[in-house]
Amino acid sequence: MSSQFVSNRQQRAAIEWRGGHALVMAGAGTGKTFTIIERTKGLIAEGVEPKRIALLTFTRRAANEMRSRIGTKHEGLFAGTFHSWAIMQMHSRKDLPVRPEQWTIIDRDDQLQLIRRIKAQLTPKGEARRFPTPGEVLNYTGYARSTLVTIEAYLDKFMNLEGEQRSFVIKASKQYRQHKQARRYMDYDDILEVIAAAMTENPALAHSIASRYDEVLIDEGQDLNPLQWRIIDSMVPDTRIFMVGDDGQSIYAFRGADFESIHSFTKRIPDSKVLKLEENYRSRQAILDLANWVLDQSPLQYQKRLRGTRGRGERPILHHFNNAFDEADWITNTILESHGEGEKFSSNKILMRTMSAAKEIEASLVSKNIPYIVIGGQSLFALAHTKDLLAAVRATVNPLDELAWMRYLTLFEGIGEVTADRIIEKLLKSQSVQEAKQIVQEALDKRAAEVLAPIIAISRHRTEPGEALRSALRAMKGIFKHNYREDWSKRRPDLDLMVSLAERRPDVVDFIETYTLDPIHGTQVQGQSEDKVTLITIHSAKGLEGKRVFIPQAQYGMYPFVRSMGSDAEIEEERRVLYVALTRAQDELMLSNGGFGFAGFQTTGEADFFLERVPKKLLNHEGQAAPSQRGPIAPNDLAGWG
DNA sequence: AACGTTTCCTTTTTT
DNA sequence: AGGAAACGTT
Ligand SMILES: Nc1ncnc2c1ncn2[C@@H]1O[C@H](COP(=O)(O)OP(=O)(O)OP(=O)(O)O)[C@@H](O)[C@H]1O
Ligand SMILES: [Mg+2]
Repeated sequence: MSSQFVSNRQQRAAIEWRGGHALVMAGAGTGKTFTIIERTKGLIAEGVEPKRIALLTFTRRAANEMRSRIGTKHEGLFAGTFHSWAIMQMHSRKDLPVRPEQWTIIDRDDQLQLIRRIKAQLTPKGEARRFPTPGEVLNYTGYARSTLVTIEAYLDKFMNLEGEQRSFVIKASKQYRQHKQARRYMDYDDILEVIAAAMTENPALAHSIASRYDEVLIDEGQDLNPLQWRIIDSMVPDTRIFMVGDDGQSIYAFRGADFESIHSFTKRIPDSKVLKLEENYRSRQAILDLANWVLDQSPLQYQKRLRGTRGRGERPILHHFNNAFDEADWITNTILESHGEGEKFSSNKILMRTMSAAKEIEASLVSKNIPYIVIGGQSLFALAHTKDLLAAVRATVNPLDELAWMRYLTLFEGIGEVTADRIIEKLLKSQSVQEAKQIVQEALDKRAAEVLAPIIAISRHRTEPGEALRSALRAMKGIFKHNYREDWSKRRPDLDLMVSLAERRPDVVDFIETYTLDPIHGTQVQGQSEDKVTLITIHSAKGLEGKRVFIPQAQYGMYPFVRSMGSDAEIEEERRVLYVALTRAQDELMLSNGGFGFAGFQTTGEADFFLERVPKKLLNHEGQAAPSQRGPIAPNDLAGWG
């Protein structure tokens, strides 16, 4: 076993544990992920083949963290998200009911679009506003599926919907399922559902999958929802489950995760043991003191307080500014200053509750030419022009892809919704790309050549996605220039970026799958250098660490977030979000705020800023403005819709 | 049937 | 920023 660190006694017990299933319950920075990595190395050193070990977790970033810590030398070892593991199973096993290359994986935007179209049919014209939004329908549906309950049961338990509103949600939810199926769409939940259902209904299949592993190691176990638990449950008889988790860091209840499930680990999994780690190796004690205080304010009982091993360190600061621009400039100036003194840009992580609130900070990074990478928030493929090009590719590989065809066809002058609908109606009955081309040809006659040119170009280069996109882009240039005549030069680079991303994939289907499962965030990744500042959402930052951590907008309305004040459970989850953010910092923790509050913003309840009454000895206040109260500012200033 | 203009709404967080 | 609804024009 080769680590640069010496494990402590508790870590050794976890690393060397060779009994049954085990759960390591321990706080932030105590080395849970370290234990997973060292265990994996230990098992391999004892002769376990790397391909007989799987490292799973929920978020992509936590999965990347595991992957980079284990390195590349163990060929066959799987380290990734549950979703990517499930997709890999579908690709590699012929006994699963789904061939993923025949399906199009859809993201949240597509899901919403599909439900929008369903809603338009289900509700009388002009009365749409009386009914729940597509976003609500999608959230209810997703939550119900993730927690393995029917939509009816979910609505009865959590929602106060009656009569036509209730029946609308139920109908929309069921039609969503049917529409997906008919269009050969698979959403994120489907990916897990296919595997979970197959394994539960067919024990022989579950055995065949699970017995390929000597051990399945799961990081961030508090984030698992019942759907993911179902996959784990069906593996329990045939492999060893080694899970690590921290109830204080549970921040995915909104998608059905339930940290009680790790409390009841030994009940749920027979012949299992719970282990503990109690020393934090990440952060200075001054940082841990503040984090401990935040969790102490909760009425819920989490496990013990964090005890550090790295000395006291500097007291965290909260710097107050009058506006978001000054705040952003302070952050970027601080980064530049330390860079001048030899510190790397990559030592800095800027943690956001919502990425849409990062506008000023991004602008400031750009203006000072600081290289940075954005993780979380809007995807590159959420932009109108990137969606257009992607629609051409999707329409080509899946003639049943209604949303792609609708978007693609209506790009062309003279083709509106009515014509497109007529064509799509026929396409939905088609069997092949060949047939699809025929249908478009017949429907459009003279205009068909222009519409089909990009489609033909893409289908000609299916195994050279770079070339496929390049030639499609060439054929669509005229439309793009016309449709985006005001700002084409600004949009153009995103499409070139798409082409270069496609270049690295083996075929167009893989291109779509890869970037739907792991989208690029933000449009410009500034600078070519490896050394970059990371601008990241707290949800994505879980499991990660940084020498210096910035937490901007530490103020009323953000922690807890205005939209998550509706219940005690929501507020407690928000408290854990802040706790996760604080515990990312190794040496320096720099909170700040932009002076304004959130008056007028749509809230779901009432709650004070978590640090409103923080003891002075835990946090240094700097700057002129008083600790921010609920101040007067237009709601759109926060959300970035202005 | 298509399209331009205006006005309003929406996504908080991840897969 | 994207998209839909409403309304008027072509
Ligand atoms: N025994 C040790 N000696 C020195 N450093 C250690 C030791 N164990 C862990 N570390 C370091 O402490 C830091 C935190 O460890 P790790 O990320 O594994 O914690 P974690 O429990 O997974 O945290 P989180 O809950 O945030 O995911 C890492 O930089 C790791 O390398
Ligand atoms: Mg970890």
